This record gives sequence, C-alpha cells and structure tokens, in this order.
Amino acid sequence: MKLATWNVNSLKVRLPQVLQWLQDNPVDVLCLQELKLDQDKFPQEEIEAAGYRAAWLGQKTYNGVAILVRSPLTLSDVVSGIPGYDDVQRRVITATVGGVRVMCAYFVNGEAVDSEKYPYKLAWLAALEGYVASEVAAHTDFALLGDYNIAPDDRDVYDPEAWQGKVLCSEPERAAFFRLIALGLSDSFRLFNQDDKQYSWWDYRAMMFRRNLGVRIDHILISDSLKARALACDIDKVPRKWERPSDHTPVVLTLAAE
DNA sequence: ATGTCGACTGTTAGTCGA
Repeated sequence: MKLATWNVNSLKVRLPQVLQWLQDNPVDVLCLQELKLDQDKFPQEEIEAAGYRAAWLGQKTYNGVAILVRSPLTLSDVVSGIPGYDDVQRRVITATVGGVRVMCAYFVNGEAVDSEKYPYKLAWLAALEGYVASEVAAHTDFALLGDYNIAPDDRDVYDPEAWQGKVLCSEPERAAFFRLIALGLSDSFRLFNQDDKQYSWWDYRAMMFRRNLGVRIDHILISDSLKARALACDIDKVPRKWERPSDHTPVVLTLAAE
C-alpha cells in the first residue's frame, strides 16, 4: 500500500499535474492540500475518470483538503474538520481507507512569530493534537499526512541559523510537532533517511529549487503498527521540475501488505 | 535579496497569503 501527500497550491491549476503524477505513481491514497477551490468546484469527474474516489473539504481561495483513493478502495467514516473546534478555515479531513485511519491536514502557516496568525497557529496545533490523540486511541493503524508548516529539526532547513526562531522553526511549533510524535507516532521519512538537504518545499523566488534551498515541512506520521509495515518513504522531486509547478512536491510512503 | 506564484477585485494594476 502506498500513501502520499502533496500540497498542490490550487487544484484548478494543478489538476493536470495531479492526474499525470497519479498515472506515473498509482498510489493507493493521495492526500491533497491547498485546493483553493469551493466545495462544488472539486473536479470529481476527472478524478473518477482517472480511477480514483475522493472525499474533500473545499474552500474558495484559501485552504481546502482532499483524500483520493484508488478504486476499488473506498473511503468510509469521513469526518470534516477537527470535531469540537470551530474553524472557518477548512484544513482537515479524515477517512478510513483499507483499514487505515487517514488524516489529511493543511497546518496553519502562521506567517511570522509576531503575526496575529501565529497564536492561531498554536491554538490550531493544540486542537489538532487533541483530535489526533483520540484518533490514535481509536485506530491502531493511523497516519497523519499533510503540509505541517513545521520543519522539525535544523537539518530540515537549508539555513538553520537564518531560520532560527522563525516561523516553521520556532520552539513552540517544534514542540507541537514532537507532542504529536509523543502520541506514539513516527516521522516515516526519518525511519529511512537521516540526511540533511532533504526538502519538500522550495520558495518560488530566487531559483531556490535549482539551488536546493528548501525546507522539509510535508510529513507522514504513522502509528507503531504501520511503522512495522513501513518499507520506504521518499520525497518525489520530479513534479517540482515540471512547468508551472506547485512550490511543494509529493512525499510517498510505502507499506507492506498486512 | 520584497524576488514568485495564485486568487481576487474588477482592470489591464493592487492586494493578500504563502
């Protein structure tokens, strides 16, 4: 079983790339973030024609998340948002796929530590933590995939000194990341790769991708039961090289069959 | 190094968010 996550930065613009990527990489589950389209604008027909089913939570202009699953897999027990946490920003969708509880999340960016969006980020992280804790308790096989907007370690950042204390790297954000880990989850990428310079996002500006100046902020956290089945976790840089790319590139987890 | 995208408002550029 393969599960992937990709922040597409507008599904309207990136749909052809998503379909191409799925053709090249027929993963079982693909979590998408930053759809940037309203609930009724989701390209359901095109996704289904490609052999996938989907559950999505759309929002005009901002945010928006989806879980795509390859037929004949199905999505069940779909939950939108974080239960009990009222949020006009649509950032989380959860579903059960092939026995795995899959949570797709677009974490708050926060803009800067002195921004008014930063306390919202910390409050949102606390709410998510509570939700993840309950889901982990209820489901042995659990995975949290998405754009975390957190670089957990200095080796996940191209210039740790310049980024020190900045948004994506600040201590409270990293602490929130490790509280998720403390729930019994593992950063699947780091099960297999301890190298630095392994990034999932590069700024569009200043040829940051060509210079490999990026940040690893897209993650797949998995429960112990899935850790035991994990065979590989890879960042696929190919779509970042395409014309008119998303600024993020996919991360793919491969699990052994049960 | 205020650079590049994408969406929106509502023109042919400015604003916001990332």
